[in-house]
Amino acid sequence: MSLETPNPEIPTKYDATVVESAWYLRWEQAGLFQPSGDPAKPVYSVTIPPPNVTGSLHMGHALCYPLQDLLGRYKRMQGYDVLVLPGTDHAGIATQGVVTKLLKKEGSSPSHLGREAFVERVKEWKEESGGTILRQFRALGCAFDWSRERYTLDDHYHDAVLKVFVEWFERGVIYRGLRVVNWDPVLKTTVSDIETERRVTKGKLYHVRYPFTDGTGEVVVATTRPETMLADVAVAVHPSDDRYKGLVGKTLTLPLVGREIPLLADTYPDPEFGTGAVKITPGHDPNDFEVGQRHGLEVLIVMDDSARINDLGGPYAGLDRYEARKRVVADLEEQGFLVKVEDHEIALIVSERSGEVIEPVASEQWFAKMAPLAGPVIEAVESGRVKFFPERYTEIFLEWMRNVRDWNVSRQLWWGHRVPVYYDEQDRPYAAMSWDEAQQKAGTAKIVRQDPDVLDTWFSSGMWPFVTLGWPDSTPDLDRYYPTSVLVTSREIIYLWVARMMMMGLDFKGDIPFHEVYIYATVLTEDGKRMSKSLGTGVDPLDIIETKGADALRFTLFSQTGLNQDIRYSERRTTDARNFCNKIWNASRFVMLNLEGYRPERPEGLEAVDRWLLSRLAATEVAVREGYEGYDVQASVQALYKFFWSELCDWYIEIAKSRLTDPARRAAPQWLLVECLSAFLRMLHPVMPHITEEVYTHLPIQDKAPFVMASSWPEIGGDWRDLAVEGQVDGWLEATRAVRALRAELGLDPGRAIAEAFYEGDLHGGDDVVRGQAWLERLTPGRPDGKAISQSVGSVTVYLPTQGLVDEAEYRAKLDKDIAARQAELSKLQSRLDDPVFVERAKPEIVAELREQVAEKTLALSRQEDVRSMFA
RNA sequence: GGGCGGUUAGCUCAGCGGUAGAGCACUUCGUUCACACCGAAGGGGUCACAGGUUCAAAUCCUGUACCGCCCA
Repeated sequence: MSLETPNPEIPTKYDATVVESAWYLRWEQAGLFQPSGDPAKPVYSVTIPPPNVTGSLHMGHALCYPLQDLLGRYKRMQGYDVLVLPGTDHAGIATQGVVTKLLKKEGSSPSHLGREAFVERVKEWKEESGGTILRQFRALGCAFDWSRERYTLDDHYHDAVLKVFVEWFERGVIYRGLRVVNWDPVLKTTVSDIETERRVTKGKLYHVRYPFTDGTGEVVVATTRPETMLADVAVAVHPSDDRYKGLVGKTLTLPLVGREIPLLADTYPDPEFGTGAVKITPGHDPNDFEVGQRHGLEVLIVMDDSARINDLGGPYAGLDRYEARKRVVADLEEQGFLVKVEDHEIALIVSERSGEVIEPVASEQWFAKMAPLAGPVIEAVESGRVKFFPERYTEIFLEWMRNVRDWNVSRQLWWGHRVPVYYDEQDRPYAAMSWDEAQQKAGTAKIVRQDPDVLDTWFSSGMWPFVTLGWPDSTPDLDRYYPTSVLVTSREIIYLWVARMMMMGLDFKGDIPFHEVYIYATVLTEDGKRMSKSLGTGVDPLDIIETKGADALRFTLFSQTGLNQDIRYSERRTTDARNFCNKIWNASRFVMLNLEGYRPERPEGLEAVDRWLLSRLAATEVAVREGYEGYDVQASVQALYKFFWSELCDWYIEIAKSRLTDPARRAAPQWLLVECLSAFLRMLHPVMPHITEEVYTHLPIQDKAPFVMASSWPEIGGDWRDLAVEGQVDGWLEATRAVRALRAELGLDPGRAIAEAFYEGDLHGGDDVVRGQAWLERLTPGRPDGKAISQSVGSVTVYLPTQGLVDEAEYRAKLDKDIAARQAELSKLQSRLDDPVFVERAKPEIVAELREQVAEKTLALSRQEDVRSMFA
């Protein structure tokens, strides 16, 4: 598309879809995505959170990754050596799930293939279909350094993961332990908390009688999951609960099962809830597990890996958990143990991956001890070495970190980094980089097998900031770009991921992985709900890009992004953004068409409106920069929008039009327009990289960079900000609006020239501007002779002769109403001034301002009363 | 249950101690030679509610209600 040709066949509409794709290739070919490595420059680096290799773009990505791109582009223009390093995560569960589904369609299954063949199959799949999302980032205009792209299963990465594991194992950070984990009975693996969701559902609360073995009575417990009673090992009550005074220590007989279990005291039961007595099932409930640990209770597990009752369940063996519940309840009732059943809301924990209800189950897992690792993380955050944006996440993070629990790092999957623990014939474990190394460590004992589990995906992604830069090797990248500048991520993985990156970074690199953490907003649907693929309420970013352009999408999301917690996405706003692109395109076209005789040197003798525009540009630059620096992007976007559309287009260009057609007077507005457009494009570039690049190409500035992307941030003259000239010109604009409003009142549209308007007060040299912008032939100081309508702004009052166009009776009524309202307003202001306490305590400038206002309004009112007398 | 956000014009949101703002939508007018994906003018708000602090509160404090998120 070309801007200069005044050819009427060139469309006046900007077509983003034609323009955008070309620029990405040009940037890439120019090598702009790689850092310069220039040692003279300060470093800005980001190792972007790797999306799942199976992933495809959703709205959250469309915000998160362009945000990092925005920061990179901004810092590059600020003179930094910028590295933005992309990559993908192998995403254990997600990827295994995708391929498992694929196999199912083919009538096969992972177990049918066997581990080795299955892993091969996943690799094949990844080669063919994986990483789509990285290509989609290009469509969004993300300037990432593809030459440094990483994958969490790269050979180098794999070695690093093993090294970390082995070292932690040897230091005793990693240990084997029994814990209650989230078991997904469909995928047959542990899932992390983040991969589950809570769903509040209607359920039942069953009250069950547990008799004392000696026949002296009973305790009634309430449970929502009666089938787990098969694995009960105790009943607990709060030590302060008077109802059970003297009973603690007695033995109960478990109904249906007949096992003898103790009644014990623990602070876990809530005396307020139900009977205050809680059945304790350490094998199937995390809280009960902890109670069990405290009291040295046995852990019984009554279900198999499909959540069916196992042999321990005696007559219920083989039933799935829901069938077992029905049978248990029926039997309890039949045998007189069931007291009552109530409706009860229960929070089900559901696996996000399979949709199945999670079965909490105690299981042997590999754990990482958090206590020794958490300390340095807490210190780093408390001391402010790592800062959170928005700041409120600091305390939330610290609170979690101070109570952090040990981390279950093993997963019962085949896809991922296999736990590098090898066992000898005695089942003694050795952690090693390889089977051979394990054999060496085992000495004369013979290594017979490797642990079948793989590591939690977060285990490997936790080392992303330093492994991507080369660790454990000592590389120039690692020296130069670590610690990174910022981590941009979403709030649900603050704990699972941010915390882990910090622990690993501090532990293995001895330094924080990033200086700042920015938690971006969640993109919701128009009515404030979470976007959901299954409900079909998600919006596909690619659809938006195809119809309205990546710039419009970026602008839409950025215009709502700051330190807020969520964003409602609306297609309508994208239309606004597209319209803004069109405005930029057309205003730029106008500038290009009016540059005949343009000279790049700053001309002498700028007029007030010129200095006004420079001042507004200077103010805008500050606002934009502060917004970018403080992660308040919406503030930057708002400042840019207002400057361009309102100040540059609506006012400056309109005012400059007459000078632009006059060869003797056009130098200043030409220079101003080019200067401001250039600065505007550069400041907007991080938000809308494509259109700014397209327009910049056509700018006739000297010594310009080959790309906006490679240009530098606008330099604003120290004397550009000029509050006096802003006040002066703002007064003209207000007077102009006042005259226009009077015209509209008389039904005089802009096309109909009217001869003359009048004004009282001082326009400070703005007569020509007001006359021109209010489409007048003459603007005369003083008051008109005949009937006129009026409006006041500040101490200026403008008059427009009625020309018989106004219904006098109606206007009289309007004036009376107006005058009454103004009198009321004035007396309200006056009464504040009459209050001695206000005058004494309020800041002097506030009082002075109020006095001035009263003076102005008094003057305006008296002039309006004069007008009123004409209509008597 | 604990913590954190939100509640401002019909909609989406700024403002966060000095007399309520933007964009969209709406009404009226307009094909003035950059743009109708446009321009001009206009209507529209007891800033969720109740207390408190202050000369002054949408803005600070306390509490309540509703919506949402995170952690139990």
